[in-house]
Amino acid sequence: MIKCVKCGEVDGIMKAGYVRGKQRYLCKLCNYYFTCSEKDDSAQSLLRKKRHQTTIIDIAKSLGVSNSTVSRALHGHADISPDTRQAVLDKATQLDYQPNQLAYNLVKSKTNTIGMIVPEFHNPFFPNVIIGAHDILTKAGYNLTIMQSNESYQVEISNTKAMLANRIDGLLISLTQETNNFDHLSVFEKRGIPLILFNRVCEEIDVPKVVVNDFEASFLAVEHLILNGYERIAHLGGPLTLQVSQERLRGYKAAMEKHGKSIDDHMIIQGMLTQQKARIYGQYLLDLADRPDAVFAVNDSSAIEIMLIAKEKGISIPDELGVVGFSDNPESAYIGPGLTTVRQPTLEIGRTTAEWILQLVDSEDLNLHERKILNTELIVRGSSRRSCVL
Amino acid sequence: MIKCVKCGEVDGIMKAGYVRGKQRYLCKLCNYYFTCSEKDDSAQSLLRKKRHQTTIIDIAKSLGVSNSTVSRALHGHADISPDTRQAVLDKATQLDYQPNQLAYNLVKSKTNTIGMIVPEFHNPFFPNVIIGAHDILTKAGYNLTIMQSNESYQVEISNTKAMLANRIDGLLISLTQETNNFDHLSVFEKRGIPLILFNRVCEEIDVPKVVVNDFEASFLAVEHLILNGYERIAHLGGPLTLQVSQERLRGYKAAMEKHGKSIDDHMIIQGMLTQQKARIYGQYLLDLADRPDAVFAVNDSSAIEIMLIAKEKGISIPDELGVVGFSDNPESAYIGPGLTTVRQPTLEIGRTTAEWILQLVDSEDLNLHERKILNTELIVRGSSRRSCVL
DNA sequence: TTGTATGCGTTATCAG
DNA sequence: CTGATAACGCATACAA
Repeated sequence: MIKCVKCGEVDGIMKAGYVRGKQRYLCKLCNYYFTCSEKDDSAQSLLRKKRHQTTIIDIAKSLGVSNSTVSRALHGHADISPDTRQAVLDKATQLDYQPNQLAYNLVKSKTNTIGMIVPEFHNPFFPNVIIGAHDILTKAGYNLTIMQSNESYQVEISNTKAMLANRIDGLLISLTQETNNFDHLSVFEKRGIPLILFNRVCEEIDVPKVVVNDFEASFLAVEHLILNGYERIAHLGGPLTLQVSQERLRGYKAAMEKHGKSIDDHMIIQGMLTQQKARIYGQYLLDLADRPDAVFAVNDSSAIEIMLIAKEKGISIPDELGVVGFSDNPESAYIGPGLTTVRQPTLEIGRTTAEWILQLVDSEDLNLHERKILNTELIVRGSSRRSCVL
Repeated sequence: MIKCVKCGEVDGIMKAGYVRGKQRYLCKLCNYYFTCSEKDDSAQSLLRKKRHQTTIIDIAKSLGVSNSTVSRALHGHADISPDTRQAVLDKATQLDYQPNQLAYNLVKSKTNTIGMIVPEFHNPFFPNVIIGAHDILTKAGYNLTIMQSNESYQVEISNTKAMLANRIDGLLISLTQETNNFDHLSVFEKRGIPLILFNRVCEEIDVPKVVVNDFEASFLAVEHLILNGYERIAHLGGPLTLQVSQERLRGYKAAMEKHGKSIDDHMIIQGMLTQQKARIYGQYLLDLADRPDAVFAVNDSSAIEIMLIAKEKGISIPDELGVVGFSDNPESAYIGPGLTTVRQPTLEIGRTTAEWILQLVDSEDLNLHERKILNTELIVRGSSRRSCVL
């Protein structure tokens, strides 16, 4: 089809990239490069004509000053004559100038953006943390970019890469249940990008951490059950890869031991509690010959699943079965007879992480904080309050 | 001090900026630029060395090739010798190269980021929409930046400005209840940045919109109450500045009229339904002499507040009072005797808006869509199911 | 007080 | 297949 414009041959022609949207060819015979300028010029050029945005240079030109003058005027720098500044400002609004944050960021190598990676979005926990962090960051003039790892280590890695590529100024992260290698996080340390772990933390990496008193909370929750006369308390725990799960298990065991209750292994089930799993585990527990008379679940959705199963089986709550959850989801207040649960200070978690990251971003003092342990609150409702006992 | 490296003169030398951390000079006499590589390299370079990130140039240098070659190799462009490419790739991982998205974006004037502005974060509605949109966008290689207007017109304006400044490729927005001027949105049209409204939409601006069948849903909800034998049905509506509120009110009225029920103005209350307001309005309604025997509320939290008030007053649900809400919050399934409500396809709303914005971003065809009306589902629970009637 | 010249890290263009 | 070099839009050190 294509003939060499030099030697006229058609055999040795091969494609050689693009030039200005046009196909470029190389004639192997005479070793000559050329482009084929036929057709489709209209559509192409129309596409390329991307609306020009007003830049600092446009203002400078139309005012007959230099772009640095415009830049200074725009930023309220000192040493600018009031007249010039006013002129610039007027022109800017007149031309509807919008600063290009991208270019600014490139120059300053700073984005005024904090990143946040959360493992899931299904429980209200993380959205609430976001509300808290968002509040603080917005007031400080920072943006918040949120990503979701979806409980996948691989996705978490790609998220952190994206965060890195986008040059966020700091990262707030809650790990997935799969994460047991932390190289993707140490990169941030090497780069000098502040990093804070919250909720799903690990010990392998030395950065500030914000958590709640999981151990104590669980201890008190289980003790509460014991004080209400429950004897055989089962524990429906999260995956032991998570520190929160370990802590809550530890709290459970400590309370049981303190009160001289035996800890039966078959009364403890750990795992990722999807609704399906919660149902399976719950069925198993409630079908046991030595059925537990109480269950301490690691989250509210599982606790509620337990309650539903109990209702189906005609097991009365709280008389025949006590239930305690964790997190105080909205529905827990309403399900009959009310689910006793541990309320987490979600907003405060968000606010604290945000405040800390701001300090780190501004001060470069990376050793500022160690670990903040926020307090939870046991919300006692009907599911654990036995009328008959003390 | 400084001699021109070319003509040897010292008089015409003047500073001329920096090159890679070294002072650059210009000899006015022979018009020759050169850099002086002497002294103070330590302090200066240390300061500038602000944790230098590996760049494309570092790779090029250490490999003795040009940066364009590196760029091409990195992007898998054609016309690269396999050896070169492999060398570049190896070097890149060896030096732990992370592309600078900022610079990329600046050149391409494209950020691969979609912005989303939502009015609130307290109900699960918007978080769920986010889940849906996030899913689609992530798979398409886009980031999602979320901002929250907090029901404030002013904040919404500043949010849109920030989005503009950050050069997002497209915007998904749900308006605040205060928004009645739309200049901040038409800016996006002028700039050629795709924009999609969802849930909280308006007619003043001609862009694609994604909503649910509010009118029909409300109509069916109220008709459902009527068919269950309720006579005096009150409506607790949202602020009439919102189109959703208007539509739901319209649906309510249409159903009432169709079934020959009188529409009493004092049975209709519109406003921003904070929990406090919901309680005040609810008290008012249930204290009326001609107390309504059913309430159709514009959201679940208000409906639940009504149910709580009724319980306090000893009004039995559903026999003495029927209640229907909107949105199917998690707690609605659990509050006794279950709240009848309209389930919204939140994930699908998110997915649809995301898919549309991707099409707009890619195709430049801004007239692609008009308005998508997604279907809701009436979830009938105990709060409206009178045993005595048909 | 203002202008000049440079760099930030990439991609695209053009030339071999 | 590869290398120079010009954008991209802005901030800033220095010179004037």
